[in-house]
Amino acid sequence: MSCEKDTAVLLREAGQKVTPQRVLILCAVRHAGAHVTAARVIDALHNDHPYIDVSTVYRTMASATDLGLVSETDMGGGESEFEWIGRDRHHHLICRTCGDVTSLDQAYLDSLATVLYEALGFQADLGHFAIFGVCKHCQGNGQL
Amino acid sequence: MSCEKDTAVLLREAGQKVTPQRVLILCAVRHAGAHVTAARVIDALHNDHPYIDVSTVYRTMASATDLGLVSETDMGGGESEFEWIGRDRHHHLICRTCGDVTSLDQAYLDSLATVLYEALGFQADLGHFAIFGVCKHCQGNGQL
DNA sequence: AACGTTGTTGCAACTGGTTGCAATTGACCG
DNA sequence: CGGTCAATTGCAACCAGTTGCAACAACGTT
Repeated sequence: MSCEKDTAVLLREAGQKVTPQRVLILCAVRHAGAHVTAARVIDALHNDHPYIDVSTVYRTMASATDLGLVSETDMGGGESEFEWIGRDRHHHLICRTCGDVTSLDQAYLDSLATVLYEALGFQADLGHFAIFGVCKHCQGNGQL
Repeated sequence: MSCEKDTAVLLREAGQKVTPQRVLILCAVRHAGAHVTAARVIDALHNDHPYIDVSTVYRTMASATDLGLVSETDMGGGESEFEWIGRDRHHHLICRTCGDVTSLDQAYLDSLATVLYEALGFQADLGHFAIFGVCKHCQGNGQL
């Protein structure tokens, strides 16, 4: 759990108060190493810290998202999915047919961001997209 | 209200049952000529048709979205915004600072779709995006 | 025109997520 | 180390949206 100190530093640098709840929540997301829902985070912390409220989780996620520490994505499953943002910013391709989720490198969207900036002066914040469609495999199967 | 017949035809062609509720709801969206929330649709219909349920609106929107008649966008305001899709498919650039919403032509995303298809074989369904960022004007103001 | 099938509606209960508020706690300062 | 103040927490009420279900209505058939 060496990330706790590290996370505390990140919070402090961002001018946020370092509370145990925040550190715990963010560490949980960080350790998960994949998408987690708010409910999953609460479950994970429930053993040791029974009374962390859902609202705290959501508020922590919101501020962490603003800071660029965490991404929030609607994967189409009713619940928001949170993910720790490491060095590799990425996006997701979600197949409507088989439900498969593939990572998509940030580079693919960089060109879009460049075009938007050059043509319109709009500085797009392409944080974390979920792009729906049909994957290669499922196209072959002729399903829709 | 000539669109009612037209809407009915669209539904029938898509193999959907033509119910008064659907026609009313879709015509309301179509006439709005801009984004509308589910609540707005209900309000608009409430005078003449007091007991159209929210769930019906959402279900109608969901199927219409699948058919490509309507787009659903989360503009970041808590409520989903629905919009009739005419000939001109478009997206939205939303400024985080001033809240201004600009239309973005589909063409800008076509190239992304092309790249995704050629590189990964993924047939992206870039239905209707809301892209957040900072607009030209607000960048000049140095705000964030 | 009446019938049966099948999809749709309205309702009510529920879920995920947000918000207002009083109590608490972390950060800063002397 | 103790006091002050603003930010944060937990709670409870609330809001948007979804779902299960029984009643119902649209469409194809006869």
